[in-house]
Amino acid sequence: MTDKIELDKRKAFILATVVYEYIATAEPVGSNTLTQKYNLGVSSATIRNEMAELEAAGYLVQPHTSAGRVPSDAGYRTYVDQLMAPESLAGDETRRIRDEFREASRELDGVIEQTSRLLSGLSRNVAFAIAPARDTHIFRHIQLIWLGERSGLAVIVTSIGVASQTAFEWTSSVSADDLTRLSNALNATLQGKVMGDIDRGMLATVVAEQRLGDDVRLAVESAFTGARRSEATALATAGTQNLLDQPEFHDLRKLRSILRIIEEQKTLYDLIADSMTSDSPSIRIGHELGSDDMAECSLVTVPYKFGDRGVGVLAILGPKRMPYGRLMALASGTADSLGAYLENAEIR
Amino acid sequence: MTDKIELDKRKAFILATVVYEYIATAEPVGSNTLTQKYNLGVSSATIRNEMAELEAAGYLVQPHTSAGRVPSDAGYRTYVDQLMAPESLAGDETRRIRDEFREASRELDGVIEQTSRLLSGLSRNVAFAIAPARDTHIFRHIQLIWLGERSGLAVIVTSIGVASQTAFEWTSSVSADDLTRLSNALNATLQGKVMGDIDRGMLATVVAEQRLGDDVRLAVESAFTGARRSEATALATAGTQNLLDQPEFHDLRKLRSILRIIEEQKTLYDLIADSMTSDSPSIRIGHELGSDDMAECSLVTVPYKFGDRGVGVLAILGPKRMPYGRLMALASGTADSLGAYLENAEIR
DNA sequence: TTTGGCAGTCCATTCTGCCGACTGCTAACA
DNA sequence: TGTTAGCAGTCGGCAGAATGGACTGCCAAA
Repeated sequence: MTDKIELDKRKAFILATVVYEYIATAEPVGSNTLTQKYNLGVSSATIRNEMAELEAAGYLVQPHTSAGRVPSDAGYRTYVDQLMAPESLAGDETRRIRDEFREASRELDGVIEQTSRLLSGLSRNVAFAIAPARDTHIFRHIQLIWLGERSGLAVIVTSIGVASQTAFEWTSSVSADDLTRLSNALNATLQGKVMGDIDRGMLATVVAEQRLGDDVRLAVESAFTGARRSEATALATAGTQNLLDQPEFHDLRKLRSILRIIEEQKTLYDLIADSMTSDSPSIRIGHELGSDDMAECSLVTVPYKFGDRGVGVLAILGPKRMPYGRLMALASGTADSLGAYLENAEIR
Repeated sequence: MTDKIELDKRKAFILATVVYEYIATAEPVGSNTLTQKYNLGVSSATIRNEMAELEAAGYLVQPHTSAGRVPSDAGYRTYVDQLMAPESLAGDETRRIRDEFREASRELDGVIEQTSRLLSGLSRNVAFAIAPARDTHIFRHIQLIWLGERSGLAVIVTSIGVASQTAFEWTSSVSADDLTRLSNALNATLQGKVMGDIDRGMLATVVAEQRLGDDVRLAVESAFTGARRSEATALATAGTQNLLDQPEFHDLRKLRSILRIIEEQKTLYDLIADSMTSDSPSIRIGHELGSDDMAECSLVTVPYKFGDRGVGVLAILGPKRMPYGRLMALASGTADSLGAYLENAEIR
């Protein structure tokens, strides 16, 4: 049925135009619309023939007889991969994004949230941001704080200023001095290491050198585990209400299932975090997202980095009928600015 | 027009029943429904007369001629204040709530988020939670951490374990030893004080005693300001998609404006935070929320406390047609459990 | 004061017919 | 062989009419 064919120039242009027009109008595109709005040099009958072939090849679908054509997932895919003209941002948009970060919050979480809001505002879609994976940060400092006979708090500072705290308790008696000594020893040993490279062995060695017990060792270990894992599933989300502007979500059932997915976070987090490892922008369209509930959606993900480590991801979720080029440009621009901001804010 | 009248027993019963029935069915309630479903001992004609009077008195409204009656804001208000039977939770519900906190996260933010999710799940509405105001925590410890020639980090631990961090910089040279001395001095002076009572004067005195400069003083001040104010607008939200189940929000315009308000947070935060000061549960109905956009909503807010300080708030937002008694019971039960959990988790 | 009955109002739903937008097909044409 | 005009056919969407149902208010009688 869907015999893949090589697209000749005219078919390619027609497909691109159908996608473009459908993105703009949300209405199925007919042969007449095409000939009237775009200068094709042939009559609508010819277009009809071409469109029929494009449909047979699986690039277009008809919602019903006597309706215009709508791109299929494959149609969008071809458009995105081969036909779409890459877009770049206008100068003042780039500037606006950059300015936004000029007055950004000092806290990492704050910046990440602000970024998702910025991106949702610019894109008029739902936007997400994931903070840099902590594994990639560089260890700067640990401070073990003595709070009482049996309890303490560990604060770990990394290059990106995230100070993660873990409260812990121990059974044997430990003094404030013990903790200070241990803190100093750990700092000396671990200075400049990447968080992901710090393993139990190192920690155990230092604790042993200071002649401290197993309970202290466990506490230190859990502090580092906590610092690396904590909020692993935190996904900053913004612009949910933008969904309502899209005609494809006027259907309450669809809207509900999308909202549920957004609120659950887990599914989306996994989809978005994919790009953290793949390390390059990606666009996933409709069923490529792996769930019928998201069959109407596309997801643009763009990783950002700073230095050559510290990778997080920005993402935009919207209807398949989204302006891919522009959203890609927006996400990339924002990713660049965020990366630059973080690099600048890094603790050296 | 709306001449307030004393409600005799029968009118009160009719009003209560109309509200109850409307909450259950979301359909305007007619005199026949009442006589058939509830044992009133009089005929529908009598009910009609009574309902006409209730309408004249402003407790009921008719969406249109030849429709049944719907409670007005005043009708709901009277129902809530005088007619509603207070509800309590079934034993296993109480237990379920309590169990939820048994395996709660150790981090305050995590617990607050989890609480909002729990409450939205139980109430099948949108739920919110505000963390305890930091002003009311008790100071436990401050640690000034030397990170480099010109930069440091302040970590403040309070009774509730929130360790807030503030990065700062200074111009004159300060040593790690200076910071340790200052930390010790601050700890000695401030031990056991309520965060809200710690003022600049105290801090300045300690800094001066340690013969440290103005830049250090400013850093310490900002650390305390940060610890008290930080995330002042953090409102944990859950269950937004529950709105879609309510017929009153099937209208896209209404839905959009509510979603916008929820996402903005500010308006809602202010409304909910009201209860932080008033210190008692409250129900606000329709226009009492002060905005036309929320005219269809009611907001139940219940403060929680632990010890005799540390007050935060839980809230449930839903259509005016919400089961007030039950939601109140749920929110109170959850508030109790949360308070108990926090009291237990407190750092002494 | 209560009741049954009746006339009247209004909404929601369904149905109908019509219009418009499209397609596919065919036959003619370059 | 590719292109075009024209035509018949299909289908969705919309407006208007008709129907049914759920109420109310009022009146006169109990």
